[in-house]
Amino acid sequence: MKILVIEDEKLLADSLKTMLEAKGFEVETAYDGETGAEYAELGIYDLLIMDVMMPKLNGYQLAREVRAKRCATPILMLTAKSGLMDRVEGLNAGADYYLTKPFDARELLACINALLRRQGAQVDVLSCGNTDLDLNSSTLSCGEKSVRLSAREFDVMRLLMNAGPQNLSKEVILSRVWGLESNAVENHVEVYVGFLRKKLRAIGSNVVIKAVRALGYHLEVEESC
Amino acid sequence: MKILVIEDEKLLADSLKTMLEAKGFEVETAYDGETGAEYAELGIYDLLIMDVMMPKLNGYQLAREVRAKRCATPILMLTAKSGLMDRVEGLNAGADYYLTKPFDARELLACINALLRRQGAQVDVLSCGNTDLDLNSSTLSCGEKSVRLSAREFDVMRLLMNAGPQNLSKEVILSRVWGLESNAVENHVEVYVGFLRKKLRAIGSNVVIKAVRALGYHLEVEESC
DNA sequence: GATTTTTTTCAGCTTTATTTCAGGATCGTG
DNA sequence: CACGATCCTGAAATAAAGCTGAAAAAAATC
Repeated sequence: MKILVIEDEKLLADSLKTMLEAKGFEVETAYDGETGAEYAELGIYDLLIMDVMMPKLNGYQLAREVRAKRCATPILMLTAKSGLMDRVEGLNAGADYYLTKPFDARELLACINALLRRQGAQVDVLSCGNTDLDLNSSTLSCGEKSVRLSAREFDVMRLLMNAGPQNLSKEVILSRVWGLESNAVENHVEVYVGFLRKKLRAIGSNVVIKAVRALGYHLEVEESC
Repeated sequence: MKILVIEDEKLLADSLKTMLEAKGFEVETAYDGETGAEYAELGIYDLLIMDVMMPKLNGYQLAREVRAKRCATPILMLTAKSGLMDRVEGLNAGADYYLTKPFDARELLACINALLRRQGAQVDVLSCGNTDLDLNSSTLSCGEKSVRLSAREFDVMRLLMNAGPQNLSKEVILSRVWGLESNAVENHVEVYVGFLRKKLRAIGSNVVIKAVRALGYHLEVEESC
């Protein structure tokens, strides 16, 4: 679970980071709106937490900017502005939740969970066709048969299952599974798709990983003919 | 857009219904938690709006019940309880947003829109005549029939669709699809127009790519005579 | 510290997309 | 109508994208 915190008060940003990391999230920070927009638009985060009042680009502008770029990452707005119209403006700008400072850590976590749950992140089984992916045990199963996935295999499979029929480019898969910094190359994705295909076949799944040239991969349920 | 309002104060429930219907939503109401659960679990709603304090089954229980039944409809909790732990409990029970009474109609609408926005996996399509170009899957479709476009084909088709009846010179197409630096020649455009024409014909489209000597290409919808 | 599993690397192969090219068709003008 | 310019098209050549098996390297496990 990757979270991007966009907040100009370094102290708050860093304490948020620490707190969230303690809860098992992967957290990156941006200290102004412009940098935040740049990162956010990569589309590799599961959640954006942003302040409203920031230099260069404020939270409302930032949210609009991000949405205009067709990036659908959930946005949690975090701010001292508590007026009614501020909340309305935040939500209309594209935010998914509006939390006013000072807030309690438990409340923030509850919000985060609510937003991520909606992503399909909090469930413990993902399904597609006749096949289930158990998120706790990293096991792919189909009827009686099942097979364990390695960490990387699991990450890739989960992404694909969450995306459903929508294409995921190798680039996106790379950044979300191997991270931005890594020097992994596209062939890694190809190799892992190969691993997954083999395992899907092995358990008799009717799910196939379709490659769409130049666009990426997506899952498809094969009709038995 | 169907919304289910679960609220025991009839007056409030009905005024909500009226207000939402005025905004174009389809609204049904349930006046207690049990009935609400029964309706909600049908899974036919796009949004549940529920009060916390209700007879028979309160909002928290109701939310848990609904989620336990693997019903993922977004939940907006609406309540007079404004304590921190109430909000946390609501969110943890499965709610997606927690709004405290009294609330403003504009804020409620902003919340509703934020929640519904998240629902719709918006597919972007460009249309012309009886034919659609799906921007996500690079697919050209006409009724039942559809065909995938390669990357270049897609770029050219999108340009043409965006331009509509306006002519695009080969020069412009070249520079926008192949880039200024490239050493592509005008015949490339001609070849790709050829590819696209073949595919348009193959799916029975009534869209034709018209060449205007010396000026370029544009789309036209053919009337069946 | 040896064994097993996972991850990375790589080269060759298949498939699909793109480019090139030559010759035919069409258009508009003188 | 005849001519040059423009446009169209099928086939061949080239390039790019994707797949795979095998081996090396790294991590995890015992």
